Formats: sequence, structure tokens, C-alpha cells
Amino acid sequence: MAGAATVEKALDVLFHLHEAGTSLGLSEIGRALDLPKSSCHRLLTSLVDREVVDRDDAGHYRPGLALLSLGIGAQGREPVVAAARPILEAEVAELGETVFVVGLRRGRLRVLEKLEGTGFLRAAPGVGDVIPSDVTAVGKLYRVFGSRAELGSESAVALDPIEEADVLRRGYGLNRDAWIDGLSVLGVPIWQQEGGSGSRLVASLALAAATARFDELGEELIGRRLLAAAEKIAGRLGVADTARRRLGAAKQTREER
Amino acid sequence: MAGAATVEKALDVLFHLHEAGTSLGLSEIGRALDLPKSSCHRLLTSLVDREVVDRDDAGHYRPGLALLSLGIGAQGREPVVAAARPILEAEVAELGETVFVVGLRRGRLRVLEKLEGTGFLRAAPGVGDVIPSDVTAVGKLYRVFGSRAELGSESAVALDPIEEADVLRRGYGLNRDAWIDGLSVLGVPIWQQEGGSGSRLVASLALAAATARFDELGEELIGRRLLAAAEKIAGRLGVADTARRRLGAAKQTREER
DNA sequence: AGATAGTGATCTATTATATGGAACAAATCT
DNA sequence: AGATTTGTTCCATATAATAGATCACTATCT
Repeated sequence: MAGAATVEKALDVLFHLHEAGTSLGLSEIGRALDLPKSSCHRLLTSLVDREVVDRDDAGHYRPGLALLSLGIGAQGREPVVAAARPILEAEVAELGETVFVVGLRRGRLRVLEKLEGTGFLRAAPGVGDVIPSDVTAVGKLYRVFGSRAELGSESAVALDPIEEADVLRRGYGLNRDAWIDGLSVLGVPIWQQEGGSGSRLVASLALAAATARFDELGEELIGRRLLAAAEKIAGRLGVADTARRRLGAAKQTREER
Repeated sequence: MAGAATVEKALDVLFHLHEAGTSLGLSEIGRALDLPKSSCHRLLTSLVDREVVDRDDAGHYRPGLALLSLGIGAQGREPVVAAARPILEAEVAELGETVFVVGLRRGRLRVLEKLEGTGFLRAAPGVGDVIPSDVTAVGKLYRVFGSRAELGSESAVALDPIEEADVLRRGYGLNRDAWIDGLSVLGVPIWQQEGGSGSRLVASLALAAATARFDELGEELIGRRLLAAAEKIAGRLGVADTARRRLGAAKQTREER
């Protein structure tokens, strides 16, 4: 891939700071990424200048607050987020547990929006995070409903036929303690109507709760409510304009050559 | 400033996409930033590869969702945000209007956290956004309480002495229709205790409401509640460790030379 | 205290990398 | 159908990134 090596190094630094969790010193970063201190310093100078990276009083570096504007902006451009928000609010108010929306981007599942429940155990993915596609409820959903080869490499491993049948019959994906122990998740598809023809899986709606609390509510109730909520979101989304899609498709095929 | 020119160009592209609001084509970006198409293409390749920029089906570019993780991560590292969140929730529940926390970063005021009220008119700054320091309530606050020269160039213009006296007497900054017409904002300082000695202005807490609704609640009530809330946040923040501060100070003075 | 090892910042010659014009195929507009 | 605009690829040139050494400074260790 003919990219800009310097830019990729700068992004390496940025993501390393993100993953580190704590503020890092210049030498520390250089050692971790195998970059000379001087190179690191130059990259960080530019990043700090745009507030993409923040330098604290001690001279340590961490991700900067300009990323927050950029990130919120990116989220705001996802139509499904705007459509889902009031529905999420209603579900959280009713069920009291965490609900979130997941979308497929570049073969990976990303949390597009989340609203936390009122329970004590709020363990759930963060907004913007990538979640695994093998063991999760929404992952199963995409493997059944998503068009083949959309999902990354993991999708190569086909879903257990029995489980696939279950998903098709019920209309939702289920995951009990497989992803995170003690956490159960139920995910339903959000279908967007397309001009005339069929409909497309634009995102998934999921509810996560401590397994005990999950059973208290009951799988059947949760499934029913979420399916209804997904319908409402789809209604608010409206019909997608299928124009200007052939161009992109043509490009993709050419790239795959 | 000896930075990495290529990185800065890439950031130019990213911020341009952010500010544009809509998805942009390659030629469009190149024309706006005065960059050759080939250069633009190379920069975008790297940005897309890390999902910092997203390319839609039509081949148009927009800020990517990886920025959301990075942004939320950056926000999570601000101690004042974690301390303020439950307090914000309580205030919104009680008053029903939008409250937000603003911090000073690199001489500019940035919205660190926001919780929207239930009213119809929700006009307010977005999380991560920069707000002006001249006409806003929190801007006045920083010009009175903040140590001199902390704020950028705009602070050079001193605050009206009468207004300054008002802020000192009441303990809060006020802004009626000056920033956005029809919007009134009241801001109070959040002081963090420092080891032994004094205390430092770490952020500001503010409430924004339509002017009519603002008067309905009453300036006196809002001021009293917000000052109390700021105290609570300060209490949750604890005492700052003043260690490892001299190093940074020394560096700053050298840079100013 | 004095010495040592660590830090971040700065400088410079060398080299590798980004540059940007031109040419390309595809697609949209007239 | 022709004209224009799009995104993409190529390549010689010149610029910009590189990485090692050095400097100023602070903590840490005898």
C-alpha cells in the first residue's frame, strides 16, 4: 500500500499513547516503537501543535482533546446513531440495562453509540471500540444475516449450524458468558430499506446485562422489546438512496485484483 | 517550530474533513488545501488504513470512527470529568437545563463534558469544542480568576473593571445573550486544592439555558446551586500532587526564550 | 556532596522519502 | 458521442525525514 510512511509513524505514536492508558515520556515511546528520540520528538511536536496530543506539566504525552471534537463529529455523521438515540433512551429507561449500537466498518464491528443502564455492573464496550466478531451476540448476527465476505478473516470459520438455525428462527443473536464471564448480551439486526428492492443490515442493536439480571428480565421479553426497538429505528432511518454506489463497487473490485 | 511537515499536512486534511461537515472527494480536498491530487491521495491512504478517515461507498472521505475511541479515551483521562459526571447528572435532573464543564488547554477553553437538559432549546457547545474566551461566562471567569498570561492573546484586553468586580463579588461569571442570542450562561470556578499551599483553577462548571427559562429559574438560584456543585466536584477531586511540576515549568521558560 | 544515569531538546550531514506533474482509465455531464 | 472531471498510478527530482551525537537539566545512587 503506497501510503505516507511518516504519517503512519505519527499514527503509530498516537495509537500507542491511546493503548498505553498512562502518560508516556519521549524516550519511553521511542523505545516501544523502535524510533529514535529525535524522530519521536519531531512527530510529537506536530501532533501537540494541533492538540491531537497533549503534553502535561511533567513533559509526558497523552492523547489530546482535539480528538474528542473529531470523534464526536465522526459519530454525528452516522445516521443510525441519530435515529437510534431516542429509542436507546426509552429502552434504558424501561429496562434499566445498557444498550448499544454496533456497526460493521472495514470488516470489524465497532460500537457506534451506547447508553449505560442504572445497574451497578456497567461492564460493556466503550463507544468507538472494536468488539470481537466470533463470540459476541452481534458477531453471530452478522455471520448469519450479513452478506458473505463482509466480515473479516474470522468469518471464514462458519457458525455452528444449530446456532445459525437458532438465530434465524428467533431473529436475534445471543451470547451468555462467552465474551465476558458473567455478562449476557442479546443483539438484533437493524434493517434499512433500500429503494424499491430489498433491505440492508446497517447496524445492530444490543442489550448487555449481568447474567443474573438478564435472566430476571427474561430472554423472551428482551428479544421482543429489542426487535420492536430496531423496527422503530429502521422507521426513523427512512429509505436509503442507492445512487452513487456503483462507483464504489467498481473501485473495490479493481482493488481486489 | 521544527515539526514534521507531512504529518501536519495529513492533519490539515483531517481537520478540513471535520470542518467541512459533509463527505468530500479527493479533488475537492486538494483544491481547498492547495495540495496536488497525488499527495492528497497518499496522505488519505494512510489515514484510511488506520480508520482515522473513512471512505464511503462513493469514494468520498470523512472523519473515521477510530477517532471516537481516541477522543473518548482522551476525555477519560481528565480527572475532573470523572469527578464531575455524577454531579452534572444531579444538576440536570434537578434543573432540567444543559450543564457543562470547561477546561483551559493551550490557552483555549475547551468543553470537557456536557450533559444536555430536557428543554427544547438545547443549543450549546459540543463536547471537545473550543469556545470563545471574550464574550462567554467562563471566559470572564478565567480572566478574573486565572493566573495572568494563561489565556491566549484575547486575554490581553482586560475585562471591564465593573464586570470584574461583579464576578469577584458574586463568585460566578455571567453572560446574557452576548455569545449566542437568546442564550444565557452562568459559570462558576472549580478549585482544586494543592498540597499545603493554595488552590488552582482546574476547570469551570456552567449552565446554559434559553434566556427566558434562565430568568424563570432565577440567576440567584442557579448561582447558588452551581457554586455548591463545584464544591462537591472539588471534594471528589481531592488534593493535587504538586510533584513533577518544576520540570515542566523549566521547559516552558526555555521555550519562551 | 559528587558522580552517574536518565531525561527531553537541539543540531547536522546523509539518505531516504515525499513531492507533484503527467498520463491513465472510468464515469459523469453537456 | 464528445468533453470534462473523477480517482489512481508512475517516476525523476528535490525536499524533508532520519539517526547519531551533543547539550542542559534532574533525579538517583554511592
